[in-house]
Amino acid sequence: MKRDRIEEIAELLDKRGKLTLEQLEVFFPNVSQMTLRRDLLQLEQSGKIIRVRGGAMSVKEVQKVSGEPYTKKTAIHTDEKIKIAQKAAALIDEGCSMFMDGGTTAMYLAKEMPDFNVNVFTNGLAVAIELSNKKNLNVIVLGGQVMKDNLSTASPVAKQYFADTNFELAVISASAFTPENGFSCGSQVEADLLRLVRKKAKSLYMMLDSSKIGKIMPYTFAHVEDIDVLITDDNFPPELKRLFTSKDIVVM
Amino acid sequence: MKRDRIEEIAELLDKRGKLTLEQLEVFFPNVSQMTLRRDLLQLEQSGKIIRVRGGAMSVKEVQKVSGEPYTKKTAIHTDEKIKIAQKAAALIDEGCSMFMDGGTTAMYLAKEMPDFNVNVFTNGLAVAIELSNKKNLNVIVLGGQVMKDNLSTASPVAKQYFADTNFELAVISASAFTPENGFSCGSQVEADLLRLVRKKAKSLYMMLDSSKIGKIMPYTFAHVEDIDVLITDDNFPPELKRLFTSKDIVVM
DNA sequence: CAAACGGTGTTAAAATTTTACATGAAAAAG
DNA sequence: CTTTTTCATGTAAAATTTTAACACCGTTTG
Repeated sequence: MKRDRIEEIAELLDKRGKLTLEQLEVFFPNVSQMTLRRDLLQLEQSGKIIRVRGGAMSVKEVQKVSGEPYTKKTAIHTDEKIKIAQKAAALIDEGCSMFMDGGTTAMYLAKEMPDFNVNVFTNGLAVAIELSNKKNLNVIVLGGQVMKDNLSTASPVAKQYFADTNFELAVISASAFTPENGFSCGSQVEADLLRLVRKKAKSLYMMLDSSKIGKIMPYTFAHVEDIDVLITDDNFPPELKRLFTSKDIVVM
Repeated sequence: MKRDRIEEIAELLDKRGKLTLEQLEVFFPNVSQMTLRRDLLQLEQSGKIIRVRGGAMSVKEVQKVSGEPYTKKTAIHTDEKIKIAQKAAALIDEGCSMFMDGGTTAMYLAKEMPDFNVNVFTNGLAVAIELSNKKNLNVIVLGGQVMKDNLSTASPVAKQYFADTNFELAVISASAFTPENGFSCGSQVEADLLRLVRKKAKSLYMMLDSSKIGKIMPYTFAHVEDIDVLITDDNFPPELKRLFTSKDIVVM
């Protein structure tokens, strides 16, 4: 009765984002407004919703609202990246140990990650926090100086750090790619780290949305033949796809 | 004027998470409540805050609430912790190298930190991100396994990590304190780290709000005589204060 | 100069929320 | 098998908060 109703309210709020008391009264005609108020109060105290004047909204909704202007500024290829992240997430095996970088694509991957027993190494602070939401996932963050622009760590001593850690799989992404210059990024320490990761991982999956193609950044950290799987979107040029598949690299 | 005020409100909200109209009126005594209301309305429309009955809260705060029990703690004793953080921030010298833990009090300190040339080591992910907002401040994050409940890292190899890093000052806080059991916390790896920090730092400042007094947590990482300065709030018991000052420890 | 405008203040009205107390049903105690 | 206690709920008044309406004033603009 009470429990159920509260759960129902939480679900409704999750779906609709925001509800007024009036709307809630329509959904629950057999209880008084006061009861609904008390329910909302309880939900608020348990941190699932926040009450606003006139009703309440789900925390998720608030996150959405805040996320929108953010992504407008920085990432315009959101949809592609989410799709790429979903493809990548589907490739992760339970129980494995993997590395993930700290870039924006990795951020999407973090959100799409299945919540099962995996060890994830990352140099991304935001990625690490996002991954912390997953109950069964073990997150290990690489230490080092924090780069303020992308909230990831870089440390020249990463090599030591990796000395006795192991991961089979690395899922990373690049800021730029051309067949001649390979996969490149804008930071030297980051490139150093990724090169290290490349050597350390048995399999290397590269996430690359097609907007990165044809661009060149200062530091190359991998070439075509270094990777095992290329995860990209539908706009990936067919001739490039042929280049990769001709070297036995799976493009998906 | 208007622009400035609105920005200031946004900043305040960012720091304190939530503010009531009453509190805002104290901060802006020269404008009417109605004006502040209108400001909040504007901020809401731009997606930076959401208005709740009695005032408003920053979206960041809401996002945190959704996170974990982590911020359930932050909600309580907010004012005391902010004051303590402000006192601590005032003690930081430009150009120094320091350690900060990853707890909730440290989070407030991160927000209050002056934006000048300092090197800050921390094991707190949220703290590190917060500190990244400061242009002139250098943040170094300790690597390790991420503890999901408080978003800080812990690593048994921290000792290696510290091998060739130095800091004069450590500003940390404890989850519990009694004169007999000293300063304690709930995690063994965290205690290990803090013990290490204590040895490594020339000066140790302890932030302790009075709600922690009389509590005991499983792992003691420092005793009364280990610290140099105790930063606390007005409710700190006088007899304890005498205990500290009798050992030449500054209580403020 | 006068009109228009943006920002602000004041007050009353409207809406919402809280509080306090009452009810009845179910659970616990005797 | 009563009696008490507890709990969820309802009701209505009180308190609080928000909105709306209008007035004011310094600036800008035609």
